[in-house]
Amino acid sequence: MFALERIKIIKKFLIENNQVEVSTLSEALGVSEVTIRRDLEKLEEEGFLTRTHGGAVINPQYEKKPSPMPQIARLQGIDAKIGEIAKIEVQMINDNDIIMFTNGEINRAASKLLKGKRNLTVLTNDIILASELCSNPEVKVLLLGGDVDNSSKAVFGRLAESNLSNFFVNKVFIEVDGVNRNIGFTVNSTEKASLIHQIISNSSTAVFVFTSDIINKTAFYAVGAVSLADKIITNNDISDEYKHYIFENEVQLFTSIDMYEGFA
Amino acid sequence: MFALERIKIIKKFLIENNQVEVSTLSEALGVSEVTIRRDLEKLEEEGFLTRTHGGAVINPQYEKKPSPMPQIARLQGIDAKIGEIAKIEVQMINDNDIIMFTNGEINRAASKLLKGKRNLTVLTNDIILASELCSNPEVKVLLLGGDVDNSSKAVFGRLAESNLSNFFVNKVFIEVDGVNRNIGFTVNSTEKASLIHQIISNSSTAVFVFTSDIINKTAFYAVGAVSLADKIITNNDISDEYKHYIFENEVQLFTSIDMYEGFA
DNA sequence: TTTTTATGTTCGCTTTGGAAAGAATAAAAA
DNA sequence: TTTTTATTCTTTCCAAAGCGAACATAAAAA
Repeated sequence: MFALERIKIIKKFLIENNQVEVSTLSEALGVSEVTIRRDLEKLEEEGFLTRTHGGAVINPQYEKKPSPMPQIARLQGIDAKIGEIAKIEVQMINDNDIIMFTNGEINRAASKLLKGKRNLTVLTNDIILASELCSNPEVKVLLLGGDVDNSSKAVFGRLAESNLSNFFVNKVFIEVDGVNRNIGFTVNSTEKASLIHQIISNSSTAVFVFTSDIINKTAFYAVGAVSLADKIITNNDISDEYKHYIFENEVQLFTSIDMYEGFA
Repeated sequence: MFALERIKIIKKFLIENNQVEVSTLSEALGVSEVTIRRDLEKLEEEGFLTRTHGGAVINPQYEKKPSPMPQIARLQGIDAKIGEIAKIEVQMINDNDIIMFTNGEINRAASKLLKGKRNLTVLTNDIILASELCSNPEVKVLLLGGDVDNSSKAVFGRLAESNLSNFFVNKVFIEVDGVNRNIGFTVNSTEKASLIHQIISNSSTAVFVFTSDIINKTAFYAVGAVSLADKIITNNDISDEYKHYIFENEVQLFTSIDMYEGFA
């Protein structure tokens, strides 16, 4: 393997993941750590990354931006991903189910695709979802009470959690804001993290959903390891590395309609 | 996780939230508090933040400017009568009050006129009201949980009533659908009637509100006699007959801003 | 051949982050 | 107010991980 090729790979990896460990690269590329350090040194001089103890972090100007300017295209892209995931959710839902949706865009999308299902009971902490879904006569909508959060238009807090303890659902669809291999799932508020814990203990199947955009992103509050999930739904462009990670944790992964890749 | 990555996240969080606690960071990032303090120390040297006991505050020059709320008055569309009543409601609300709004158009209008009030706590069963009001930073919004009703976009039922029993409010503004001299107040669902009873027993002052349109109308479910109310707000065109009826029941009547006609 | 370039190995040195204990500070009680 | 209590902060010490420098090796270039 030539040095130049190595450097290319390192760059590509950094653009995807924002950070790497020296040890990882050394193993992956089959060269010694010293060599990797020398590569990183070059890339640092070049201004591509900043070295840290144990590895390196990409410099902001090279980071893959979550959203450049072509905003319409981007929105469509996201909508597509969300729609894809939402459809899989709906496939998992049967007539007469008692399910829960946590707050989030994907779940809102899924709740709009429930026409055709019969006699559902849906529990949620998402105000928007509840107010839209209740027009569906085949769905009985239960909204948790609690403190209303402005940014997410959802309820959280002590009351929400105590409300929740009155119910037990077949399936819960939990939407998270970050996944990575160190911490597992993360969300952007402590109240949400807390609510999710309560939810998991009140449902027989926990389905975690997220778009591939948030892979390797770390939101601020830890929810817990990936093994908390019984199933995971995300869109197709998920790296093999992450697939393995999910399989290792014995979680079923669904990435496309009519097909799932899982350990069993 | 690298130190640099941690610092990035801390910065990002501070830009969003202006302040953090050491304990929060420690938990969220999965490192010890000592480590967090050392990170904060670096950031303080750098001039990014100022440390405090228990955490840190971002320095003003890095603060994210609060996005100018483009909330132009939407009052124009609101029915004149409703606006008139809503304004009187707002006059009754003081800083630091803990109040409740039942679901209804008048209360939604009133909740939009709360700018300028400070430190309110608002309890409601109205989903629309809750989701709009929560953007007001001076108001802590608590939404009751329960069964979501499609036509009113509000929650009712067993859960709502049991939630309610956890709270006691200074004033409640109850919007009813009918008033007449035989039955008193009426509403258009049994769940609403039931909820109102529960509410009255959990508040010190019950203010009933309605437009003059519904005088002499009878909705389907009885709430109870006019004497349930401590105060009534309605618009001006109310007959002398009804005024007397209200006075006889020892209820204060408010029909126009800055003036009320009542027995005491 | 010698020289150059790329990579590996070894060995102290440095950085990192955790534990513990005492000091400082805020909050609560008297 | 003063005193007490509970947090939080600082300091010191330590172990583990990671690092750079120097030297070693090997293949390619001159």
